[in-house]
Amino acid sequence: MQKETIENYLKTIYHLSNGNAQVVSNKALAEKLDVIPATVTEAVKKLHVLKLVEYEKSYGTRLTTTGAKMALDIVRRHRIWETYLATELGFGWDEVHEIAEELEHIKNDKLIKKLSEKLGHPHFDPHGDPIPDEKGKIRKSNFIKLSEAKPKMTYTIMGVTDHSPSFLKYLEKNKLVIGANVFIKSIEDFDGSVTLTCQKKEIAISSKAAACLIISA
Amino acid sequence: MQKETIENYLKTIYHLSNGNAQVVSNKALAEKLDVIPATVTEAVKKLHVLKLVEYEKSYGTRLTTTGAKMALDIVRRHRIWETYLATELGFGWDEVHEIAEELEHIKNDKLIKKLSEKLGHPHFDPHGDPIPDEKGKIRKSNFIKLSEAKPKMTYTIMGVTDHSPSFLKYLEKNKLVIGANVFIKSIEDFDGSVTLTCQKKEIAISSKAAACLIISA
DNA sequence: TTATTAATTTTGGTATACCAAAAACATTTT
DNA sequence: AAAATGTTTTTGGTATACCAAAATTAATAA
Repeated sequence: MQKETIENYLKTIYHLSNGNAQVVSNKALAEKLDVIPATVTEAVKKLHVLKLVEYEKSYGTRLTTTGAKMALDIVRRHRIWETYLATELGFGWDEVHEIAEELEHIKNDKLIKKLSEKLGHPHFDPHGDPIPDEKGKIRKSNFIKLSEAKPKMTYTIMGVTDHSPSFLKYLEKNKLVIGANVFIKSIEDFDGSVTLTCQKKEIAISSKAAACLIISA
Repeated sequence: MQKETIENYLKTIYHLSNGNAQVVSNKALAEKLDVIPATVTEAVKKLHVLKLVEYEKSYGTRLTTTGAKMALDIVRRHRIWETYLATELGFGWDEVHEIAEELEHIKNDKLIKKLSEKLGHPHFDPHGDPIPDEKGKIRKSNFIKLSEAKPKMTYTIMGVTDHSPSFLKYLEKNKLVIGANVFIKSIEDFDGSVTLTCQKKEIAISSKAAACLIISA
């Protein structure tokens, strides 16, 4: 099996399993990887032989310790690169993902070490996602979704759960960037839409968008 | 044909053809790419269909205008990354090639533009090799080999033609780095070895090593 | 519980990039 | 010019990652 193929499967299994809490179905994997389920069946069988996943017929797939370690390393590389592209090279947070998707496959510990060093060993990437450390440890946070916020409170934007360029551009346009402070004016019972002030401007946010914004008290 | 495969063939043809001055034999290509000649025959046929090389049976291969443009772009990406790794991240010039070999395959004009900008649009990489500009133009120099130097003259080291880590480490140990000034004391008629002073220390250099060092008056 | 639907796996097949060995073609040497 | 050597191409074959369609197995609804 090719290095890139393995890495894409492990990474996707990791993401779909919620940090390895659940097993992942072939169908879900197939959708994310843009292949048909039959292809996934073949692949996970091979990953099983490589001892990177636990796999039982018609049950589901989950990462082994080794597999999880590899997945975390890929996630680390991806997020370090995203941070680097945004911080050092001035890319917008809607642009970094696509480039990092390619950069993440370059396995060179010294390279990532130097990048991380230069960035001051960050724990979160430009989207607010946590960056695993060299040992795969993830700094966990007490973040909540904007849709779960309490009215009349002030929060700081910490990240997003939707990484589509259209959403990120929408946020940027409204200055809803990482680190921005928002005051929750009200939350509609009717449709869950949130009205808040950010940089002295009042903005109404749909419940769908609010569910994709991560904030911290 | 896969992107990476195409790029590796074009790059190698470019290097072996001396900037497209000569046609390249299958045997030479096979050796550099570490495949057998039969594989090269198949590949160049496909590259021919893609209009990236001119190819006639049992004659040799040369890049088309399109192919050369692509090759130059790959060389540019490679050398920009090498410079970046050495200058911004502090890698040794013996380490950068291997990493750049992977980074070069990421095609993103904006990325390379930003890197080049940050570096002040350099014309030469850490090995002294010229970096093609966005249009593929190469700044040519009046450099000569150390083995062609005149005695009693002072030169500046501009680059190397051998990129093996062992040679580069040898140079670094003797402070024979890019930009260093050397005074040629003598050149032996007998074996072509060069005696020079660099940073007040006298060093004797074999003819073989001298042929791999590029200098400028 | 049986029927229906959904997910998974099996089977047969494709394209790519490679190789080994044989055949064809070029180039040297004698 | 013929023989020997070297290079290139052809031929037949492998492994990978994929797909389409059929067959199996699991989950859900009637």
